[in-house]
Amino acid sequence: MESDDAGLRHSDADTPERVRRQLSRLVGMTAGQLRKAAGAALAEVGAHKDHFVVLASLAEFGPASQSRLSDRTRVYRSDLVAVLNDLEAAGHIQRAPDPEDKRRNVITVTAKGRCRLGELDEVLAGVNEHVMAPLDPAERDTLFALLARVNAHLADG
Amino acid sequence: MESDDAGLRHSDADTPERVRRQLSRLVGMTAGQLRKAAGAALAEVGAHKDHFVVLASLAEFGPASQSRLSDRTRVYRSDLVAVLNDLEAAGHIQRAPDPEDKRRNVITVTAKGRCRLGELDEVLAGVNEHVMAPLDPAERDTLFALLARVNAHLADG
DNA sequence: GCAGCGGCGTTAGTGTCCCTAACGATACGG
DNA sequence: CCGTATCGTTAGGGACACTAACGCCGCTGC
Repeated sequence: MESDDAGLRHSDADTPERVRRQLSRLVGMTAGQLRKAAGAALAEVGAHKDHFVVLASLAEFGPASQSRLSDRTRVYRSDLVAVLNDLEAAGHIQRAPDPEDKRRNVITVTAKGRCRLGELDEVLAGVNEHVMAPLDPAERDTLFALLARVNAHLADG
Repeated sequence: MESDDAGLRHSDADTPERVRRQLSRLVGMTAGQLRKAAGAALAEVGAHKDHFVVLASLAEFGPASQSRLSDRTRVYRSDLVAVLNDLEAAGHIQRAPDPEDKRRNVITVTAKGRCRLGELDEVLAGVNEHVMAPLDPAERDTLFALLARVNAHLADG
């Protein structure tokens, strides 16, 4: 076994070394696969990533206008409209005009919506479990922590 | 100090916990920022991610047909055409008909192309340095290793 | 009052990736 | 030869991130 650096020899034999060194490549590939996995799992129950994020934000932080929801979820106001249309049609949220400011809508989770959130949460928990299967709990934590640091560092660069 | 798990409390105060737990979210956000950073740096010298990947593959593994190049670089054959058009117009590669099979082209790096590759490599080294600035060498290695394991695991799932 | 600025929800459109479909040309196997 | 498969190429679809503009309303100041 001339395996130098054991676990560090990652992936593809016919990917050039210069390319393999690029963090953006590795993260990008992983992101793509994670997006696919989560997207497919959510699609199976007729949902979308943004549906989950919006429901979670409403459930954890309470009702909000669409604008504030957009800020909290990082779903663009333009895209949020369609998401809320879906959720409203399914009875998961309620869109009511704000009596204090007629420009705004007040978005509220319904009981059905909280139930839906629980469902989506379970689906995604399954995905996470599958995705992080090869990592033990400590490794999962370090992965999160390292990514978070890189992420935070880039967020204010 | 009620700081539980110290370094693990990552990022956004108004992101719901359920969402924060999703690896796909964290990886996705990071991927987006890395893509932006690398894309912008390459754009400043008039290049594209795929230009780099193609040049690197040719330089490391030698000439190839477009089809094999596509396999090696994971750039789709359809998209590869435009990339090779660019590189050929700039004199970085040579597109010659394969005498052994008139369907194929043989793609070869020129000297100018190797020089260009060096330039792009430096640009990206700078990006990597900037991006991974908050991590020490050991942490960078573990980040790569962990991502590679997740990635490899998803690749054959 | 009312005029102007700015935030609200909404519609439409842009650009970039990743990916598929089909086509003419060429190779290859029966 | 005839059918099938592969090559480079063109065109387009679909998801995602993002911008522009519009009509509506609130707010401030004159």
